[in-house]
Amino acid sequence: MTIKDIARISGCSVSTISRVINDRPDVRPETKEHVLKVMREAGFTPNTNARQLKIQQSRSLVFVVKGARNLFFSDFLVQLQRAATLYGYNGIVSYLDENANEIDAAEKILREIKPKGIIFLGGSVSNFQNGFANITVPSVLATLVSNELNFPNLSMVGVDDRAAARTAVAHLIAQGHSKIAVLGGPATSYPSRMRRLGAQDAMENAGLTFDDKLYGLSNYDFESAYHAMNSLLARRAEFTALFAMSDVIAFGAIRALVSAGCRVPEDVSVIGFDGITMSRYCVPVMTTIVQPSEQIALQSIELLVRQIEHGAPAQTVTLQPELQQGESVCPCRRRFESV
Amino acid sequence: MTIKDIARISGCSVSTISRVINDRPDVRPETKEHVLKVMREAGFTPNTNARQLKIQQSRSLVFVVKGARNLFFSDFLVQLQRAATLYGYNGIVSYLDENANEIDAAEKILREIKPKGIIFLGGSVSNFQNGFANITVPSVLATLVSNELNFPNLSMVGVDDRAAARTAVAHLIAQGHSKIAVLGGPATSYPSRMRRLGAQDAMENAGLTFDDKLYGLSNYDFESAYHAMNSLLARRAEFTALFAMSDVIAFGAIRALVSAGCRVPEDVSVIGFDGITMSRYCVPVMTTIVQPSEQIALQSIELLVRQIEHGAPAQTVTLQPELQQGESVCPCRRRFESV
DNA sequence: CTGTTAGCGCTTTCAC
DNA sequence: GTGAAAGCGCTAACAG
Repeated sequence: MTIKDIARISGCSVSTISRVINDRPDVRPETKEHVLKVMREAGFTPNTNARQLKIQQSRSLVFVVKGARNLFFSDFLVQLQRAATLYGYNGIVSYLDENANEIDAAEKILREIKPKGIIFLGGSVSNFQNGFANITVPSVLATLVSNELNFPNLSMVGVDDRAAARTAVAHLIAQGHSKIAVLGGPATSYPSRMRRLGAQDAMENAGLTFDDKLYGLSNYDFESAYHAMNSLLARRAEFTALFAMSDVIAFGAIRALVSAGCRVPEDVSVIGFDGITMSRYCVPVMTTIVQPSEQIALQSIELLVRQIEHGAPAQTVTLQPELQQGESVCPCRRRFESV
Repeated sequence: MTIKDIARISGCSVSTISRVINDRPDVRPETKEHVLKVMREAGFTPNTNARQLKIQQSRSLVFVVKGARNLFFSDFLVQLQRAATLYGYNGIVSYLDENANEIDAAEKILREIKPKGIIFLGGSVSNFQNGFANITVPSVLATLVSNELNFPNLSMVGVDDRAAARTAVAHLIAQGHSKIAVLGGPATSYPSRMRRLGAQDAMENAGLTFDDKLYGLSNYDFESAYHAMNSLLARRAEFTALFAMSDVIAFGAIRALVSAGCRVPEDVSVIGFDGITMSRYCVPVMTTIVQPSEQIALQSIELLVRQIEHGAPAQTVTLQPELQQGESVCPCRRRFESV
């Protein structure tokens, strides 16, 4: 079933059919109506390949996800898909390993799929600095805002990681905690670095010093967090509170704490980051910094579409996270001899 | 940059280039080498649209996911993606609403993307009975095995839901529980129906009767489970154990139980289903029936590829689930006056 | 082994 | 308003 068949059946030419398909104004309403009817009855769908071969571009957006095990991204992807559909685009997800190069991957995708735009979920600032200049399609870096990145076709949407982390740690300090462990990614990860700086800010503001020995390196998955916390415990690190750079990390860490006989929050208070659905249903309910994922998704798509359709310039949008007061943080009850 | 340019630069014809691209044997090794070099230097990638327009099919598989909020599927998708890549296919994910018709969606996708095969994650048996006959591409229904479905191009891979549920409930009974609540989907959902029957089997084998009042209707997401358990509690249902038809449901239910002042497992034992990553890191560690998701993913792709490339007939593969002994089940300590 | 050539289904000038 | 016809980049006979 091709456009030719429809032309034959409806008694007009292929160009007319094409015009109807593309909703061009220069077709007589009755003709259009008739053609539409024939198409419907024949169950005809235009061949995407032929169309794209001709016009040299698709109606799709690609979502490049770095870190498939990160539950926050799973939650987020669903929202992105929905928003894309809303704007008449179809989203294609490309999962990348946590340590893959997202720019290389994007270049490959660009050649193969020719999407109209790309949304990166997470990514490494240095990879962008090194290679993004070669990418010319409208793009959005979601859940990450960095002033070290400045490309005319790269919008950024996310929360201010540093400020958010500051809020998180300040909350712990307000509860009387002064020995605060932090679990998160390496300095090469921009959000991790910012969140760490934010934690540091909060401590310094309170006259405390950030103790490197209380920093545990973890990927954004359960298992890694579990091990990171175990290492911290094995080192006999002393702390009454934990700032985890994601809910998933917090969750894995809590498991390790409980296994070691620590109660949460009685012995160790824990604050997470992200506000994934699970954080509201776990025991104890997670005290966490909630990223407005729905807004981030919507904004990302909106900016992208505006860049694509109206050539709008790239923008940076910083959204406000919110503190979710759960049950995993309580006032500090313990004092250590040594300061 | 097209195949023609490469032909010009390398000094041979387009067909030779095409042969090289498709790794055909009838090209002189030196020629091939040379062409490959030219392609590399020119940074050439074949145009997928042109190729697919010509050969009338793609090298992609579509994964139709019904129930985007089901964490089990998120875990599973990553594995599917990996397996697909392993076989040289690229997987495209299509998220569907929990109550969408997956067959209609598949037909649309088929026309638009022309994938070589489809893998359905979850689905409704009756939808398949009504409409799958129209679908002729190789397909696999993953995580669901039903003898009510018999199509020459539809393989099924999953666990025996009924037997698995029987194991789960038998485990509770072995711990002395006799008042067992069950949380799961409606009878229209095949896995839910089978799991319910399995639960019933186990009870009857033990001389107990399945109490409909102890059945709570829930979707496969946290929120729904939370509410379902609350309804059960509001009705003052008496039970010492819960069989949840998924870990996500178990998780949401536990949250509701704890909020109501019940301890898990001391007051209520809980057994889940699926064995998602989270189940191993939560507190208490979930006692659950682990579906071998990696195997299911691999088998699904393997069967599909075999159907696609060798015209192999559809097969039904039943894999063995495993009981993960966690901490959410303990011996029954409570007796009720009334029997 | 390699080259020539006719389309795949669609869009888009350019005529009418 | 509508139609005829020239490709988009590639594959696959077919011919050599």
